[in-house]
Amino acid sequence: MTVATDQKLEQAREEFVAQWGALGTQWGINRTMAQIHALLMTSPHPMCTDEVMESLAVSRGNAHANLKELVNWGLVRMIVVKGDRRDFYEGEKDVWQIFTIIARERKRREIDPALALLNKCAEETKDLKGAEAKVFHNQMKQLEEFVSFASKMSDRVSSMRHGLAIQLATKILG
Amino acid sequence: MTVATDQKLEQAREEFVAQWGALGTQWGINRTMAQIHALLMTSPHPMCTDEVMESLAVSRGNAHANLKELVNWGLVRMIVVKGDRRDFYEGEKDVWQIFTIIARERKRREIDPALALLNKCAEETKDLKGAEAKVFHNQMKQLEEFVSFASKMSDRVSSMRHGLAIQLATKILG
DNA sequence: TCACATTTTCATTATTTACTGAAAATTCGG
DNA sequence: CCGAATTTTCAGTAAATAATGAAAATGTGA
Repeated sequence: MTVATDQKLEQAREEFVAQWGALGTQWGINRTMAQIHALLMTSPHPMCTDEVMESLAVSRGNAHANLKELVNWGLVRMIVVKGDRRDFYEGEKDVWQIFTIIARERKRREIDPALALLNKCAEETKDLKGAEAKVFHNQMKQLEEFVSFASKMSDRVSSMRHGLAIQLATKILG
Repeated sequence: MTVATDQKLEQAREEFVAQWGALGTQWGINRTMAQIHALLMTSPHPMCTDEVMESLAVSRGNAHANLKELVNWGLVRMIVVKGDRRDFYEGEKDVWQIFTIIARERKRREIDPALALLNKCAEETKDLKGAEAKVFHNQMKQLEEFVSFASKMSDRVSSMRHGLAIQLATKILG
């Protein structure tokens, strides 16, 4: 029975890892990074580089680069096991933490640069006189206002505690 | 003066189009599609394929494919000008519309498949007995719950009228 | 300081994704 | 129907991105 359970669990976990990797692609993060994330998020123990490599059948360089990136994001922590020279890695398991980390990163990469561009374009055209220029400037302002709004929302929600966010969401959905 | 204004406007618009294209890359949509979107979103008139091709210096096939995709998304409408056999294209200009369209598409591509996966993995492990299986199943449930939440929120916000959304947002930010 | 274990880098290769341009299909006035 | 204008497709190519694997660098205990 334990053997059967172990097998089914391993199977489910493998599917999760594989598919989460495929999803990562849609999210603009590469397959290996998403797979490692899935692996560590569902690992009962911290893993070393070789375990990750074997588990996913990827090269050392690939495993290394993506572990590093995940640590950068804050989705994975490096763990030192005393008496062992290898680095171990442990995935963040708290769902709200995972969400806020990803939200922050996406904001940084997707919202902030857009806002900068819209600011610039609105600024450059604010004194122009023609009718077309007015229309263009107005469009930039509208976009800017909206994106700035989104930016603030994102910050606000990301900095909430889990419980508060749930409360808020309940209000919206209710 | 009008000439100077026209030049500055054209310059600002060109920058916007180019940079919006670069941003599109981060958003997971290809450069050309994002550029056409920017172009049409700021065009005072509907444009035909050849105008788009010339404006962005891309091939007919490329312009065609991406215009089609934008029409699919609903970010661009096809316009028939009588007495002219060419198809013209007009970009959606309303910022809230643009947002809801993009939000819906992202939900479809990013949230829905994740939810399906999490459902499946939670289901497959719900009767397993071992301690590790319990932990895994619990993790899937937490993720599922969260993503399902996000999904409902997305639906709810996307289906709001602009005014209502602003009201809500004001409450959150205030 | 040396030998060994481990991490890190990076030039090369593979894979994926986007684009081109020309040919085929379609549409429409005459 | 015919022929010109336009749209659509798609095989081939180019560009961008990701992964490999081996070599170099780093760290460590003896």
